[in-house]
Amino acid sequence: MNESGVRRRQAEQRRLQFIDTALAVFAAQGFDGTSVKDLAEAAGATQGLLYHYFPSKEALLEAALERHYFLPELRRIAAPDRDRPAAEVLLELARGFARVLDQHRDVVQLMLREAPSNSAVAERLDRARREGVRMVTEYLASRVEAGELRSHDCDASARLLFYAVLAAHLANTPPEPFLPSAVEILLHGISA
Amino acid sequence: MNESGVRRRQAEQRRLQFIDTALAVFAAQGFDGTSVKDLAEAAGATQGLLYHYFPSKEALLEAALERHYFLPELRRIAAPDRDRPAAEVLLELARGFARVLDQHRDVVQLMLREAPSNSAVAERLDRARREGVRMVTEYLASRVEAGELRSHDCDASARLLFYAVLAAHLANTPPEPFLPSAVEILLHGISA
Amino acid sequence: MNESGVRRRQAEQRRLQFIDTALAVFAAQGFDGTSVKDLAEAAGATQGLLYHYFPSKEALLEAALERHYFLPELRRIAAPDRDRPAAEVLLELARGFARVLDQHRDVVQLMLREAPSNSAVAERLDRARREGVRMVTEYLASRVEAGELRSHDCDASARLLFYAVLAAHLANTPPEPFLPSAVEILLHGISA
Amino acid sequence: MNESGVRRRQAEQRRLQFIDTALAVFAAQGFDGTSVKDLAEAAGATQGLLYHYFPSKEALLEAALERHYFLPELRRIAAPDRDRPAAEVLLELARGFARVLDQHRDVVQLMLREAPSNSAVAERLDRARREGVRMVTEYLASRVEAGELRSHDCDASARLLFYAVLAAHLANTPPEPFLPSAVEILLHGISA
DNA sequence: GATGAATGAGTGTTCATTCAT
DNA sequence: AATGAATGAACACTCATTCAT
Repeated sequence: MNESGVRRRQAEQRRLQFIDTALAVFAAQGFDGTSVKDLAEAAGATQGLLYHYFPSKEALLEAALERHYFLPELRRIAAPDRDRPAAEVLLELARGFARVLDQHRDVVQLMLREAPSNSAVAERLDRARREGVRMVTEYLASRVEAGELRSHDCDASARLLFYAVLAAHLANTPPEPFLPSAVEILLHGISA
Repeated sequence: MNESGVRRRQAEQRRLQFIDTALAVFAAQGFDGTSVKDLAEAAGATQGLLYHYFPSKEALLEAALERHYFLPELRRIAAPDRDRPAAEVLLELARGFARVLDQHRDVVQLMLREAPSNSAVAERLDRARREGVRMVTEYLASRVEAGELRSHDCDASARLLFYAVLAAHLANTPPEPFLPSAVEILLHGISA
Repeated sequence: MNESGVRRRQAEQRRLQFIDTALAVFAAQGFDGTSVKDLAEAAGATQGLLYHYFPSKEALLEAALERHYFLPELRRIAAPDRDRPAAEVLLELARGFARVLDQHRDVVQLMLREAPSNSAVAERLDRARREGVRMVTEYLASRVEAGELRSHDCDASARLLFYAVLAAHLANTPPEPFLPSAVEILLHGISA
Repeated sequence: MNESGVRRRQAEQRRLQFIDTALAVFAAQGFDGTSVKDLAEAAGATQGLLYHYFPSKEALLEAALERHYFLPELRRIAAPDRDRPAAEVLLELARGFARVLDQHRDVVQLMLREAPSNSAVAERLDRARREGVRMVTEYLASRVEAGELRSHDCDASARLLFYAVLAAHLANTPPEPFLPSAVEILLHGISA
């Protein structure tokens, strides 16, 4: 009655292999541009087996998005110590964002591609964006209160930073020397 | 004959109708998510007729991208009079970019979606981005020379502006009050 | 704009060919035992063309049942002149039923097969049965009133007749000499 | 060992559970309309286990038909004491047939559905029919000899009785008051 | 005895495209 | 210019069956 642990572990690894290869293929070809045959071949398995693990192509997409979701990582990075000066923190923040995006290049690309025709994806993407911006905004506001930064529209400066990193990622702009320069300009623009 | 002229005009209008409805459908559903049946129905025509005007689905995509390409408009906007002060020009630039993106929402979305799997699209997109950034960079450099702006990495400030507008567009962030605030911060950061 | 009549007629003939060959195959193999490939091959066409004419396999089944429905014929036969004596009429009725069943052997078989899993079919079948029995019942009642037959449960005698023909058909019992004998017994059983 | 006896009994019960649930599912959905998954789920087991007990889906069908075959019961009912009068016996016979069909509703339905595409089933069905008719025919013939019934085509009267019960069953006609009325008419028609 | 991973052929259906009319 | 019949390959998904554990 009790399945041997080995089998279960192997099965779980299969599942993950399906998910991980699917993510790469989906990112490269788009959801609709990817056939189940593509997905099975990429995972080195048969189509039938794919359906043993996932009820549909759509479910495999969702599993991939779930498994590679990066919001927690983004949260960790976007919550710096409010007592440390922006002059020190902002570049770290920018580089941290850039690193997360880079490490999750495939999910990011996939989400951006599918958002217009998949509202669940669109919502996830939006949440990540809003939360990232909000956390940076709050940090900047606390630095204004601390007297390090001048009083200004912190939401705008947060967006400037966040959007610059995001768009640079999309444009494949290398982070150096862009990020340090951008942060320098931004800091100059909002320092007290 | 006059008759043939009428016909030719009608035919051209059909072509344009195919192109324009195709653009909307492609943007909403993606190239691979759109069937020729979808395209024909959206244009109120039969599939056979579509193939009378375009040799393939791919060709219709290209025609749509061609007809709605916005690089010329972008160029006009990104080339301000170099003698006018940045304090006056930058907000105009930002709003101009935003307006172009907004007026060409469908092509923009389509290009961003298809770029990862269509290198021709990717190249067009890249060219627009590079050219836009370059022109702003050159304008800013001329303002540095004119003594209005401090000496700094103009490529970085140009990108900050351009990327902020682009990402705000993607995120559906309304341009007001974001753009004025962002420009104010940027200007503050690079003024002499 | 106006399609040539020839084309439309050819198309209609194709449709009918699909329907008629489908009926035969469905009757022989059952709905679930028949693949769309079977249906296309039987009609000498491709699967794609089948879907040009019918939206689904199910729709083809319905079209076949619709086109070969035999209720009208059954009605014509089951409504004899109420003034003619049963001694003359009953055998005609039995043979008429048998002939209709025989001429519509495939639909009958198909309906009987699919009725348990297709309620639309079950209802049609039931209607035919009820209507056939009712009409014979009414005729017999009028012969009772006319004094030719004794007073008895006419619904039962109508069913005896109808069911005997139906079951004989199903059992592939040849109508001769069964039907004349059966009618003779029945008549003897209900004569005044 | 006792242990092995227990196991064997449990195994046999599993087998029977597979068979009995399969019969119900097959009857409702038809052989081709039923997947092995359906069968396993209906039995509360896995597909693999089903194949431990039966070599194929087909074999499970055969086992079900075997186990629920009703010919022996039919024989018992169709062989009344030849010395008892038809006036007493015929209604018993009719009700007995009806009861057997009712108690074996699923097999009957299944056999009727599958007969056209499964000749083994068709033969079984035919045998039951022929044997039932033959036995009634012989009984009736003996009652003719005994002088209770008039000389007539006993095969026809036997069929009338048998087919009426069968068709009434198929049509879901309730046996009362149909059967008594039908038997009364029949008796009247063949009495000496 | 029982599980469920794995297969490969098959399912009904849709696809982009061609072509006679 | 326009139709829609026709094709054949591809699509997402299910099938009956096998087999290692």
